[in-house]
Amino acid sequence: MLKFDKNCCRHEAEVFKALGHPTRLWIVKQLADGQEHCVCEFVEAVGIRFATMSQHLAILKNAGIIIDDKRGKQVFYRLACPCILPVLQCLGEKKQL
Amino acid sequence: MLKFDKNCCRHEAEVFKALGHPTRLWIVKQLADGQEHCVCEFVEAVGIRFATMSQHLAILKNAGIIIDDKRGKQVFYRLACPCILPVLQCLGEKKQL
DNA sequence: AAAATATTTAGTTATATTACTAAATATCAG
DNA sequence: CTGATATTTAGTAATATAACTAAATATTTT
Repeated sequence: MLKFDKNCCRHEAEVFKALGHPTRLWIVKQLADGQEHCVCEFVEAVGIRFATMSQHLAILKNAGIIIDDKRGKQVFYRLACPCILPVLQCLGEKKQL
Repeated sequence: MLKFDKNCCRHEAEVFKALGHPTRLWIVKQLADGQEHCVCEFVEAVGIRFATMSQHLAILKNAGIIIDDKRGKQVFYRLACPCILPVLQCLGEKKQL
C-alpha cells in the first residue's frame, strides 16, 4: 500500500466536510436546479440567525461549492459548478448507504 | 422555498462528514478497488497510532461506508457498498471544484 | 444626510473533533 | 496456561465547529 500523503486529499476532503452538515447540505440541494437564491430566503426557510447562515454560506463558498453575486442590498448564491450534482445524487438515490 | 427539515439530510450529511477528513478519505480510496485491507496496513501507511486509526475506521463504519471482518488476530475492512465510488470519482476527476 | 434594510465580521460560549496515552479485550503460538 | 500480537475502549488535552449577540459595512430609500 502507498504511503499516505496528506496533501493529496486535502481539497477534496474540504469539499466533503463542507457538505457534512445538514443545513449546508440542504442549501446545496436547494441550488441543485441551477436557480440562485438570496441569503434572506435561506434564513427564513432554515430558521437560524442571519449571522449563522452567513457563516455556513462562507464555508460552502470557501470550499468552491457556491458563488455569490451581490445585487443591490441582497446577495444571491448559486452553485459554482454543476459537477457537484452527481456527488449529491449518488447518495440521494441509494438508500443503502 | 420549502422549509428546512433537519432529518431529511441527516444521514447523508453524516456520510459526507465521515469523508471530510484527509485520512479517512484516503482510507476509502485505498478500498476503492474492492480489495480489503487490515488495520495494521493503514496504520503503517498513514503513520498514526493504532488507537487513532481505530477511531477513524469506526467513524467510517458507523456512517455505513465500510464493513469489518475479523479473522484471527486481524481485522479487515472493505467498502460496504460500491455505490460510494461515484461519489468519490466525481470529485476526483474534476479539478475545478 | 439620515433612516432602513441586507449582510458580514468580531467576539463569545458550548459542544465536537482529533490525536494522544494507558488500559482492556481477543486471538494465536508455545 | 502464558506471553505476544492486533485491535478497541476509556480517558485526556488541544483545537475546531456551531450557534449566538452585538457591532460594522454597504446599499437603498426618504
